[in-house]
Amino acid sequence: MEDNGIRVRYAPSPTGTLHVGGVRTALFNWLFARKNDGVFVLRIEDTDLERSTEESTEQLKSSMRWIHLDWDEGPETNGPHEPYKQTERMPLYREAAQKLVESGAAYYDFATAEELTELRETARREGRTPIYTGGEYRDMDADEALRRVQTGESHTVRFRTPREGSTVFGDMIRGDISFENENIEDFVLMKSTNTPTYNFAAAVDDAQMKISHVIRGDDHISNTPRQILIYKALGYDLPAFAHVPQVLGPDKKKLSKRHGAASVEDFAEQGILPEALFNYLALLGAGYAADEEIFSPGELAERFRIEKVSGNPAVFDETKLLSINALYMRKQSPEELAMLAAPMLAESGVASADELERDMPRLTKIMALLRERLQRTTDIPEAAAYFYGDTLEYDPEEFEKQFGKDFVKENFPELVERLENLSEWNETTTEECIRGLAAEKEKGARHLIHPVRFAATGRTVSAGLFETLELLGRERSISRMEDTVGKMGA
RNA sequence: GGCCCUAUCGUCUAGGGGCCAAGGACAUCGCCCUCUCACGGCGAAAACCCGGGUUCGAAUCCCGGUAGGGUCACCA
Repeated sequence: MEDNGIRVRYAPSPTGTLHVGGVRTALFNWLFARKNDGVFVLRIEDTDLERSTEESTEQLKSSMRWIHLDWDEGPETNGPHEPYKQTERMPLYREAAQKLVESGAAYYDFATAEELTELRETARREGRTPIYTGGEYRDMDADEALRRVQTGESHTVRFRTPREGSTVFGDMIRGDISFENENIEDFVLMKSTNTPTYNFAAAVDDAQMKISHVIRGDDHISNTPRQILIYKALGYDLPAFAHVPQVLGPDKKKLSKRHGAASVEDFAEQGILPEALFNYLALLGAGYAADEEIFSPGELAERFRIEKVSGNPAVFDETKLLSINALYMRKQSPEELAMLAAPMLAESGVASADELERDMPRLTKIMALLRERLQRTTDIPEAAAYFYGDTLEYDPEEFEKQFGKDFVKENFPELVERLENLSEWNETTTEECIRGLAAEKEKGARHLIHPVRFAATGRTVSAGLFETLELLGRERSISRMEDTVGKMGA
């Protein structure tokens, strides 16, 4: 890959499944990288030893792959800035912290957790915003601080935030954002466990991995000035920033499991195709022209412009996702759908694995017929059920509705007989036969079509009747119709 | 509460001073096609948060209010 200096990253912490908000952020990074021939880095932020798990890391990676978000550098693919897991980069953070203490940009703080809580509560009681500025430690003699550290006294490393001035940065989708330094406390860089805090690790990694554009969720806006302060103190050039808005549920609250599906895995389970989720998420707030909506990842990348991303939070609309999913279902080839369907049909007991394997061409034709009517992959077993098995269950009430009419009672048995004697069984011959009889009796064909559908499929809705009959086959169709004739007599 | 972000149809959005009596998509409601469903076609209803400015002219620029969201940890 040619190096043009454009490098972005998605840096999740492996503390759960990949959330839609997260995928969308990853997606924007990916689109930006692809659009600009840049490098997309995946970095695992597992400094929270309590909550990070190996299992989550694996899940994260498989979810990313499922939705076609391939990373150029990161776990497994590796790259020039390995390792890509923060727990394996500890020496780097310690070294950076050391540097900052030596240069005076940071200092050792010996305040205990209890003291800090106390300070915060006092401030709150007095109506002040709790901003910790180091107390006695900020200006403690450096040699003495070092001595106390060497005796093993518990301490953190804090950033010596300037008390005046402001920290400003240009956000690619929001313009300039500025924070008064007096509102930023002396935040912790290294915890007493000698491990870095998020802000410190992220800034150090972004700088060292030469990330040129930091594209992330807007819940990180308030972290940005701190990271900028760290960048500057360490002597690095600043990256560009873009903060993308959150994804909200229908109630305008941050999307979560409460809203049903929230993780990539949930959507996969609910029959959403990865291409559809990808497409929908990319459209959500990305500011693409509104006249078209179905794009491949490549097309999406081609048209992606980070400045066009909307700054306001987007409500996740499951209905629209479904409609896009239905569009993608129709775009799948019957062969692809058949491959997808076979295991589902076997698992749901609609057909035996044996039978399916023996007759994939038939399954393919079935899928071609059903394709337009499917919204999710999970609709397949239910939709295809009547193409398999021999006898059907008929809803008594509906049965009465279909076969209770005199015309049907009088003519249906004859129709079955004629169908049975057809020299050839296909879409055309069955149609001619059924319409022919209706015409003879001077009745609309629908008076026969509906009962036949009900008899052959057990339902009142199906794909076109004649193509359905052809695919059902003569034997299965006739035997089901004869069943109903028998039931009519009873 | 402090700080920060955001504000066009129900939802996602187009719009970046006159081309907007605001366009598209999904959803909704009609009609057409038709063997049912789906697809498709046609049509309807539906929005610039409020108040001040700036300007000959504002959905578009500025300010204030309001509302929603984010964030205030030795979590990320």
